[in-house]
Amino acid sequence: MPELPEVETIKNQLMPLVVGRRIQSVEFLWTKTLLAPSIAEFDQAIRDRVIEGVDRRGKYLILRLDSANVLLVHMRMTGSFLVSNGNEPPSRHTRVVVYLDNGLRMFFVDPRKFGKFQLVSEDNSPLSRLGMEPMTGAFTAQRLSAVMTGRKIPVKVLLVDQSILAGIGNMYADEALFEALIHPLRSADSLSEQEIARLRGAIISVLTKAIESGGASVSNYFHPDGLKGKAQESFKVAHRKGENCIICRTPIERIVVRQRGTYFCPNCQRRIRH
DNA sequence: ACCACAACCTGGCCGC
DNA sequence: TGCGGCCAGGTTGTGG
Repeated sequence: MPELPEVETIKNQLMPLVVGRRIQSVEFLWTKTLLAPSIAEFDQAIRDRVIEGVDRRGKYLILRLDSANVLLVHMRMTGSFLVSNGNEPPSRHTRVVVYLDNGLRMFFVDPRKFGKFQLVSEDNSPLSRLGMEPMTGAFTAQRLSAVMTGRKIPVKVLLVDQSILAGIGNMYADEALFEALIHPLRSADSLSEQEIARLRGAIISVLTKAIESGGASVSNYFHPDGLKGKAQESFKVAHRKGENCIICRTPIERIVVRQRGTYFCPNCQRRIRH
């Protein structure tokens, strides 16, 4: 599922291909992919605009236009981009086609149809509701500690709350908690300062390594160039139920936390602090 | 503040 | 080989 490292990878790959290009038109093959405004208004507002930059905030991909608007794309579970310079027809799960002035087409491919496009003004966008960016200097142990104090929620739930930390999803939350040796059900306000510092370091390290390997490719996800990422190959607990922990050989367990599959090592990640 | 559950969707997997 | 049923999980919304 596209989380921060996957969206970062999409951003990096799209940037050299689309920045400076003028959008000729956008075609929605599944109209519900467009969240706002209406198709007619969107069409009017995006036609002939130049893509001035590609950015990322949390799990949102941001296309900056030569107007007061930005185009936000959220991949949700199965969204991905493919860029084509040929003339082949869109593949079966293509939901949106963006036609650029140099003949390139951007296909938004999304089997489960959860992904969303929206055109918003810069000062009134869902981005303002997002929390800290974990890959910036704003993400300090002190700030992490501040958002955890008084919170009784499981630390795993806090990590995937986009209004607290932007960009971490189910897989990377599990990976970071394993690297920090913290049980996912520990209450957020029970972590010591040392554990919080360790968790911050683990989050940065897990995300950095995933970005370096081009993000993860699970289920139907792939890159704009059609290739797949390799980050999932270095996952230590996520999606590895029953496999032996790389540290202590104990089988990885799977529990459900807030309706989400949660993987951890019951020996290395104790509920009682150690 | 915290939690549960439904909705949005389809492909893949399981058991029979 | 096929068919029904369930699971995967980001986000939003409702209601306890």
